[in-house]
Amino acid sequence: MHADTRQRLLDIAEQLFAERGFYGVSIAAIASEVGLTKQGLLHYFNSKEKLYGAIVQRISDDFQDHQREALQASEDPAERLEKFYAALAEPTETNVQRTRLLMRELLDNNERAAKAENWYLRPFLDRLISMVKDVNKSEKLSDAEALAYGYQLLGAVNYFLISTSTLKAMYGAKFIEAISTDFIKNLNRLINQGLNSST
Amino acid sequence: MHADTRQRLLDIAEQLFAERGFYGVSIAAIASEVGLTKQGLLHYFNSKEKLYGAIVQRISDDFQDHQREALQASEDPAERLEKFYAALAEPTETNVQRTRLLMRELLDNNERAAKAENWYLRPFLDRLISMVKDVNKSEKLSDAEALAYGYQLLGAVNYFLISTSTLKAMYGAKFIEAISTDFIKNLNRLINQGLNSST
DNA sequence: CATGGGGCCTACCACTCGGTAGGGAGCGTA
DNA sequence: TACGCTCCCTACCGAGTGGTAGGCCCCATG
Repeated sequence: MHADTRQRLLDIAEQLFAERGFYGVSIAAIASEVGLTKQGLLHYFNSKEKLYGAIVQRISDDFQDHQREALQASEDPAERLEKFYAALAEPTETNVQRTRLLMRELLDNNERAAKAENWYLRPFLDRLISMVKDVNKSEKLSDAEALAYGYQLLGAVNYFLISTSTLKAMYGAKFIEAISTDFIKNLNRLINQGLNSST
Repeated sequence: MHADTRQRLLDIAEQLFAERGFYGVSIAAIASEVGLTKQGLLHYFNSKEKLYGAIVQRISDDFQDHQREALQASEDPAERLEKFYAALAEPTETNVQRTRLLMRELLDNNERAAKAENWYLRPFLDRLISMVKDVNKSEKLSDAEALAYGYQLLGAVNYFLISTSTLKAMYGAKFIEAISTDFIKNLNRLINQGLNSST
């Protein structure tokens, strides 16, 4: 029971992990933010790792739900891809937060990369490959080419998302807002013309 | 004196910080890797922060040196930009390592983003803006447009660099090598055609 | 009323953290 | 010989870490 306490724990822990990283947050800090003691937290998740794992799992699930929706959003594959990346690039607070967390995961997983549990990204990437290949069927892109292309856009979007706060501090909020719109515009151009004129 | 011990400390600490992050490494671990005790390390750098700061500073310096070299590498601005990004994307071990570390910096600096010390990226980005504007002078890109464009490529390259190890575990080494070449090819295409046909 | 389990607590554990205090070995200089 | 400086050590500290043990309160069920 008390599923809402569980939810609040997940929500707040997600936020803190995204901001400070796995080692940068103590479970006591998370618990106190929710209004519990450390042991209140451990009542719901037996260990720090378990809590963290549940968060990553939730994000990964939501991600794939969103991706499935994108597949049905439009008839035109190019438009589909465009909308998909546009949704990814949306500077929502939760979107930025989760991007940060997954980015940290990617960095930390360097050590435990060989373990199977980290492959939660696999179905996401596989789907991405097929989305890219759908756009340009006549050229019959290889999987590698498709992933290279899709990953480029993925990197551009994700890197920009985690940078905005720092960029704002450097260049001011207005300048960065201007960049944001230019960024999306540019992204769509890359999607459309990048795939139609590859040689 | 004993500048080489200092250097070795910096080298090894850079590696460990890149792999595990600031909070993920203890100064004792760093010291023991070099063959010192914790206090031996503290003899050279008075605190963990100082050590970390020295590392970021060194990377930032090298980065800008490399950027200055790139400016003189060629007469053609497009070729210059191409070479610049190609060098950034080179999957050298130290290159990947430093990209990881700077990426972590970017993530962690979310909290201390307002502080001035983090602006070490500023001159790098400013130079990048002018490099991009040089390529397409006829269109007179605004600073925001130029940065949006340059940052997109920067993100694509950096994100890909920190992903390769995980991708290898997922798809196998051969597949990723194929992607790597496709990636660079694609990148150059983006540089050339992306800037010449913007509307 | 009795029982039991969910929700959360205090108390405590062994351990690690970054950092301080202080000393000793080796060396160059006076 | 005496001094001081660099380099690095052992010993220790207070604070914080993730996690265990055990218990208290409330409420649903018998």
